[in-house]
Order: sequence, then C-alpha cells, then structure tokens
Amino acid sequence: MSDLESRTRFEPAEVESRITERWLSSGLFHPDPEGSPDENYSIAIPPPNVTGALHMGHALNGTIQDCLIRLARMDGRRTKWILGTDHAGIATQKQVEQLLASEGTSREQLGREAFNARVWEWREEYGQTIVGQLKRLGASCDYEDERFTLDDGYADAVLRVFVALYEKDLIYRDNRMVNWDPGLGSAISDLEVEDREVTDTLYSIAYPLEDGGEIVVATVRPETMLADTAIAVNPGDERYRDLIGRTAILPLVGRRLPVIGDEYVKTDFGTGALKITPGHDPNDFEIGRSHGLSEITVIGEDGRMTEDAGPRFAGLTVDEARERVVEALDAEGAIRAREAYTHVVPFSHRSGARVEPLISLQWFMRMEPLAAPAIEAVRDGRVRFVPERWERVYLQWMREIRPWCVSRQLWWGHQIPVWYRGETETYCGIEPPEGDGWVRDPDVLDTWFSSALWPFATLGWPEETPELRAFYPTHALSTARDIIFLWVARMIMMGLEFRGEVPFRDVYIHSVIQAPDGRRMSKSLGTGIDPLDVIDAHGADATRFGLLAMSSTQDVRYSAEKVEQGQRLANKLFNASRFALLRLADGVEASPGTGATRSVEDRWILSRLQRAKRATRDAIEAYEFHRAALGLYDFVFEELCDRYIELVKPRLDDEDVQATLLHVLRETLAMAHPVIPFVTEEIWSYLPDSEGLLAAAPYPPADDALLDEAAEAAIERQFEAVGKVRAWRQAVGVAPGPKLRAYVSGDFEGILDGIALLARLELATGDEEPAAVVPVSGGSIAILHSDAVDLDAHARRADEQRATLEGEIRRAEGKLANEGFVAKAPAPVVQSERDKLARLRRELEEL
RNA sequence: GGGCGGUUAGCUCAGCUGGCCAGAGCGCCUGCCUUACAAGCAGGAGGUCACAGGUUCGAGCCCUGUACCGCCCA
Repeated sequence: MSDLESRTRFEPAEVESRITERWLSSGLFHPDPEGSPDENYSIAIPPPNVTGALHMGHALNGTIQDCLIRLARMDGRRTKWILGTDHAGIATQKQVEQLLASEGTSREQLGREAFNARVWEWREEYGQTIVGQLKRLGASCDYEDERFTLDDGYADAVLRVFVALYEKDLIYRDNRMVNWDPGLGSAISDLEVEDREVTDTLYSIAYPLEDGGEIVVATVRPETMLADTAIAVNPGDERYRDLIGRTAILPLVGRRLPVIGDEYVKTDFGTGALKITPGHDPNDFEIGRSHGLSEITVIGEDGRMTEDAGPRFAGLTVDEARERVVEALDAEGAIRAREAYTHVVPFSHRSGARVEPLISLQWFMRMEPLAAPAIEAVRDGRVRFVPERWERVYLQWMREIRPWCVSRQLWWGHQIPVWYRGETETYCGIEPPEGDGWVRDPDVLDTWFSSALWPFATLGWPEETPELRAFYPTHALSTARDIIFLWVARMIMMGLEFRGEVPFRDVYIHSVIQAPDGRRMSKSLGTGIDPLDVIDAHGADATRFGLLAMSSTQDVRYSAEKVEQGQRLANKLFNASRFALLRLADGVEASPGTGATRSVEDRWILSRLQRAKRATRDAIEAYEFHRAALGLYDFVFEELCDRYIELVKPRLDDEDVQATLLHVLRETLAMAHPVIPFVTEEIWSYLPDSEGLLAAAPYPPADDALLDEAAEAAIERQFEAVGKVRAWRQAVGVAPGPKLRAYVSGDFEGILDGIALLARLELATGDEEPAAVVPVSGGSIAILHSDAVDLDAHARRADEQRATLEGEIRRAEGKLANEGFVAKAPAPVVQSERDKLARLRRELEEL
C-alpha cells in the first residue's frame, strides 16, 4: 500500500493493461453454459466488420453493452457477451483485391479458390484489430469464444437456413429489376442504396407517330431510349387521350412503340407523356410487366452499352452513350427542349457508384410471411424498443416490406448452396448433389443474410448446444438506428423462424455521435475522432464516462469536456481513496456502523449512498446512461468528497469513522464499477478487506433501512448555512482561511460543529455587538467584529440581499393571494409555498 | 409528398407523469497551495426556455399554428 503515498494522480496507462490481464486470466468473462436464459444474462455484440477499426460508434456501443453486462455479472448472473466479427463480403473482398492489385495480380488471375485462401490469410493477419481495441475499452466480452460469420459451424448454419427457406418457397430465383452496382459488379439490396439529389438535364424528345404527328416525351436518361418499348400517358389526360392505342416510332432505332394509358403517369411532369423502358427503370419495369411489354436491355452489367443498343452505341459507357444519343437526336431535330432538372438518384452505399437499375437473375427472399410474426412480436411487447418511438419506425418498414435480393456477385462469402445441370435441373442442399455435370451457383449471400442468424448461430445452432439453451434468447441488443432494418428486423424474423423465439427482449437504439461542429463523424470528411487516441490521452474510464455522459435519446455532438469530466472523476475517486486508505488503522473492517455510533454525517452519507446506488442501477437498467454517469460524478464530488470527507476529517482517528468511510468507499467503488471499471478495480485491490476482483463482487444493493430523511434535512441545512457564511465572507472581502468569531442562535442540533469547521468559525458567547448577521434557515449566525470585515461591503451586500428577498416574498405572496391557487393546487404544494414565504420573511427580518 | 427528432446560459447538453426561485460540465470573473486530489477547493456573473396563440390556479413541459436545423421513408 505504501506506493499509494506517492501516486498523487491516477495514471490510466500504468494500470489498464495490468487490470485487463487480471480480468482476462480470471475466466470471469467466459461463463459456463448452464442455467436458463431467464437467470442468465446475455448480449450479442453487433458484429463489427473484420476489416474495421474501432470508431466512436463502436466505442459508445461497447461501453453501453459493457455497462449492462458488468451490472448483470455483479448481480451474480451467469453473463455472456457474445463476441465476434462478420466477414463483410464486399468490404473485405475490396481490401484484398486492392492488395492484389498492388502486387500486380488480380482475383481473376488467382481463381476463386486461391483468392478465398488469400482472404482467409488476410483475415488471420488483420481481423483481430477491432477485438484488441475492445479490450482496451474494458469491454468484458467472452474473448474465449469468439465467432466469425464464415467459421465452419456458422457457415453450416447459414446454408441450412438457406435450404430451409428454399424448401418453404421463401427463397426463389427470379429475373427482376435489381439495384446493380457497376462499381462493384454486383447486385445490392434496397437498403444498400442511398438516394441523393442530383441536377441533370431533362430532355424533351419528339417521337413521330406512325400515322402522322408526334408525341413529345421528357427524360433525363436519353440513352435508355434505345430500350424503349412503349409510350405511356395518363388516360385522364385530355391532351393525349386520343393517342392511346396508336403507334409511335422510336427515333434512331425505328422500333414501333404502342401508346398506352396508365394511371401512374403524372400529367404535370415534363410533357405528360412518358417513354417506357422496362429494362432500365424500376417504375417502367412494373408498368411493362402489367402491360406485357417486352424488356430490352441496352446497358450491361459492366456499365457499358450492349449489342442490343445497336452498332453505333455498343461498347460505350453510359455517359458516352448519353452524349452520342443526344447528338444523334439533335441531328434529326428531335430534341425540343432542355432544362436543368433536380431529382433524386440512387447511389450505392458500398462503392459510391450511381446505381444502374437492371433486370438480372438473382435470388430473392419473400419477406411478408417472415415479417408477420416479427411485427406481432414487437406489437405484443416480446421485443421492446428503447426509446419507444423506434417501434413505429420498425413497424412502418415491416408493413411495407419488399423482397430482399440476397445474392451477390462476389467470391468472399457463403456460396449459394444450389447446383444446376443443364437448362432445367436445379438442386438445393447442404451437401453437393450426386452425379455428374452439376455446376454450383457462383454467387454468395449478402453478408446481412448471415448476420441475421447472429444471436443463435454464434451459440452453436443448428446443434442444440448447452450454450444455446443457456443464453438464447439474449436480453438486450444495443445498436444505432441505421441498423434497425438492415439487421434488427432481420434478426427478429430469423430468430422467430428458426428458434420460435425472439432473439432479444430489448432493442436499445443509442445516439449517433457527431463531430463537435455537428457534421457527421467520418474519416473521409476528416471529422473522425479515434477512440483509441482518446483512451491514450485520458484513459479508458474517462472515455467510457464521457461517452455515456454524452449519450442521449437523440444524436449528440462529441464533447471532449465530458471525457475530461470522466478523467476528473477517476482521479478524484483515486485520491479520495488514497486519503482514506492511508489513514486506516490496521484491522479496520468496513462497516456502516450501528445507530449508536453514527453521527449525523454518517447517517447522511449512508442515506445518500443508498439513493445513489438505487439511482445508478435504475439508470443503467432504464438505458439512461448519462444519468448513471453524471449521478456518480455528483455523488463522488459533492457528497462523498466535498461534504462527507471534509466533515469527518477531524474525527478520522476514530476507528468507527474509519469503518464507515471504508464502507462508503467500498460501495461507491462497486456502484461505479460498470461505468469506470479500471480505476475502481485498481483501488479495490488496495482495500484491506477485498478479496478477488471487483468485477466479480456483488453490486451493492440499496438498503432502505439506511435511508434517513432527518439526517438529509439536517445536512442540507448545515450546508445551506456554511454556504451563506462562505458567500458572505467573499462578499465582504474576508479570506476563506482565517477563523471568525461568531454567535449562533437557533436550532443547530448536531450540525453546529460542522458549520463551524467548514465555515471557519470560532463559536463564542457573550454580549458583544456583532458586526454582521448572516441569516440562515433555522436561525442566524452573528459575526463579531474583526479587522478583516469591510463594513461598507457588508452594507452593500445586505441591501442587495434585502432586495432579492423582497422580490421573492412578493412573488410568493402573489401566488398565495391567488384564490385559484389556494383552492385548486394540491395541499402540499400550497403548504410548501407558505413555508417558503415564512422562511423568506424571517430571513429578511434577521437582516 | 409522408413521418420522426431538435430549437433551454458564450459552448455542449440535462430537465421523468405540468408545481422551477430553470440545472450540469466547460468557458468567464474573484479568492484560496485550507492535514487526498491545483486534473483541487470556495464564491460569483450569465437564461423574454425559437416565435405566436390556446388550455390551466400554475406551462420549458400539454394543445394548435409558424419559422429554422437535422434525419428517415416514398
């Protein structure tokens, strides 16, 4: 313990790795798979991307989950925080392809098998980054049981799910319009598409009618006209009604296009006539299917014009083709107008490329049958969103759910377990089919398809493992709101479908932390703040505290001040502990003492401690983390340090006092541990009566028998009096140090010594005329003459105070004079107003 | 177009089912190296709670509308 003497500051860097080591070697984070999910407590981490590094969102989410997990663990529950990463098909494949490019080779040159081997190597080398970073945060995940969405067992679970859904006809292959990402060379799902506003040119193009005249259509994508198969007008549109059923001739191509009527066409857009290109526009695709139009494809999967675009355009990029088509139309005099037009255009979230709607043969998942029970689970409260409002967001999306395109044209991922032979034979199964000539579907599944199984596939499903029995369903899922559709909804659907049970009870949607200037935190904008840098600079406890203190029910800006606040808390707790521990006599045991030996301040701090424990637990359980963090700060600074320790200093030789102080300290450490685990664990190891890890100690329960309202009221009055004297001293220019002689009148039973101690008064008796009177609640303090007192300043201050009091009194009198208030407000409210008025009047008199 | 969130001290944010004499941290001003902590202690200044109506004895909080900022869905 002697080294404590010299450690006047808490140095996180010196203790964090040592503490982490103790935690990890204790086996505490790796529970035995026993008991039921109801008695146990589990959380499945939202698996970070293997290619990723810890960003602020991970740090916040990690802290939140750790806080929940540590509290549950201290409550004696078998606690499992399921850890792992996902294989991030697109991101990982891209990383390795870049690496290959730098080596002068490519995925195609390597071939599929060698490429995948290479990706595995890459993952062995770099895939641990983020897990190591979670350790630095203090996250108490089960590091001994780390999962990966492409591990053998997990991959097997994914294939089983695919096969089962295929057999139920919930997964099917179809030629439909998908979001084609030309940058990636793969289809992507609706959720991976982001709409952005873009200004394009809106061209009006005249299409001649077969039997004379013309019809002018408007489009921002003239190059797609090469694939037009109709023209549509609104059947209610007077201007065009007569044209329905006639035939137009497609310029440059000469194809005959029927003019059809469809309610979809808006009469006020462009010219009111729409060219229909079922092969290249999602809306046109729907119209085309309902009118039985043919689908022509002029843009290929490589983003270039196909043979069907005709010899003049084939092979050109889309942009080049647009230019050439416009030139050609101009030459024919077919372009009637151009205007700037701002509209929303889909872009790929993955590659940033402009999404090309293409008709493509892909695998889809039918969502409505899976969504129905998942809607019900949320409606009936089996799954609860916190904050509640996200429930509506979830339900709204689920009720309008559309088929999910699950195939990706990638190599890294779960290859679809379907084989084809010839034109007609299809086989779907976990094992390859018997016989010759079978060719496996080359595509892989969307990474989210495998992530959707996370809460049970990580526990060994489809085997009925002990882990699954002990920890599924999990308790809480904590994540950011942009993941609600991508992941949360799909996990609920899959959990219900394959386990018959929801995967978690609570879904906590945490804040998004923005850059301090309110912009998005992102590497590319240069607005990112690396949580590892924050940990290096301020410590993991400070980082955790700061993040929790920042977090809210809405988005927040990153606040370095909150992290610094956390650093101060760690330091304060460390020093308060040093102070107490260095004065402890041998053999003192922590004890709240008994009624007989307890002073007012003992009863007070014990009472406040019970409230703090309850408030901290309640806040964590209610997912109100800022309340937990800031409440701890207030308790430690104001109550434990500024009040209790200061009051108790003169009596510290008393072993009963030491026992109480030690008890309060012990419980404070335990109470704060889920928020700031390192500093509390470090101090714990110095406590004379602590055995083992604080992380394994019980979370201290709040004991109502120790609540003491009388003591709380007394200490409140005590500090009110101390505060008034201190303020008076400052106002009249008396330094805080020197003692002043004073008479005290009124009832200060039990609190007088403390007032004298902290207000630096020497209590006197006699009949000397006082220099000043400081009214306090329950009495007054008369300060005797001293050279230091500036009487003019005192007079000025008294005047100011009188004015303030008079104002308050008028306000209170006004309220009480209001008949409505007295008649209708609840009695306690009226009474407290009366008490307040009486108090103010007395204080005014004393002055 | 539909929906959600926000607007409270110079800054970043709390403020639960209406009772508030509106809080915190940072910043600012003043004074203190007072038997742990100067990363500390003590004291202080600073707010027509976006705006306009309404309900109520009483509104930062409830209702209606407006403005601006942000996000989601189509």
